[in-house]
Amino acid sequence: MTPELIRKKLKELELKVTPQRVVILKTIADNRNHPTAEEIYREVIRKQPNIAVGTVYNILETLVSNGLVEKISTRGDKMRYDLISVDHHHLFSKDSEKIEDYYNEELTGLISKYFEVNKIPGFKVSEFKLNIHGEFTKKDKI
Amino acid sequence: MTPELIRKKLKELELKVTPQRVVILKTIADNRNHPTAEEIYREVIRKQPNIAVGTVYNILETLVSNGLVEKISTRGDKMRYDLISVDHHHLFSKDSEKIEDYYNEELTGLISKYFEVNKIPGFKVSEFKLNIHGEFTKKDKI
DNA sequence: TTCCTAAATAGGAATTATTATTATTTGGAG
DNA sequence: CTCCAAATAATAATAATTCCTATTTAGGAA
Repeated sequence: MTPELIRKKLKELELKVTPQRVVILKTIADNRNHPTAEEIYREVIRKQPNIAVGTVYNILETLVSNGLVEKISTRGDKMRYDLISVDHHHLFSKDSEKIEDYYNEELTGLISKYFEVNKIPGFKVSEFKLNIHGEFTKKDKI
Repeated sequence: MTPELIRKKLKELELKVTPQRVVILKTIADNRNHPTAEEIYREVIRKQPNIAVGTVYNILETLVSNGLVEKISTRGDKMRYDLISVDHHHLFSKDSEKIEDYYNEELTGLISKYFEVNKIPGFKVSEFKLNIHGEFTKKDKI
């Protein structure tokens, strides 16, 4: 994601465009490994050497509450952050070490349609995420 | 869940039957509100006045790793614990204040069947959980 | 039953992630 | 350019969880 696009996105949401926000959003966009706040911080200080840890948390919250980033959490781990893109789900490896995005419009559509036809009594669904647990059977691509 | 059943379950797993384990498992089984570790601790000290907080965490980990209890977490909240029963999913209220169990064999079957037919390349699914976000439209039952 | 030992627990300190506080800086409207 | 509300830096404080060590105990063996 280019800095220009990031600035545009921030402006659309009437958020002040600060270097800290740009660099954090860029870091999350470029890093597709669902980094923790601390990983983001470590990455970011290389570009903005005196950014404060609290600022990282602050900005992450701002991005989450403005719908640019989502917070995901696995069993017993710290929070992780992911750029919000097309509707997707997550694959969790057994040891919870690795989380991968899983895009599948067909499956998402299937479940959506299910909820359109079958309402949940006393509950209005706004979105859903499928957490798929299992194991990766292939090596990472290089 | 009766204490006898709990003792039986622990023995089956070759876990020593201690009063602390029994009372914690019973607390989780009886409390269907997905309590946090702290809520469990507060409940438990009434029956075992000098149980240590660390012990609660210890035992929870033991129960989780032996498949009796599952850890669930929502965006930005502390961990919560739930008795493992029939396959079920979770309804999350918008403000993340409330989590409710959602049993739906039909939907679970639908998704299962989907994965039987459509494998995920490089990934072996062992289980899945659907996290459904939205809002509760009715009052709690009294 | 009593004895024994590995495992479990109590108690409290330590660590880690996150939030809060306050003084300073700054983006961007006018 | 000036100004000020909003954002950030720096650091203290808090909250959740883990770690450490001495003591206790469950459950098998004698």
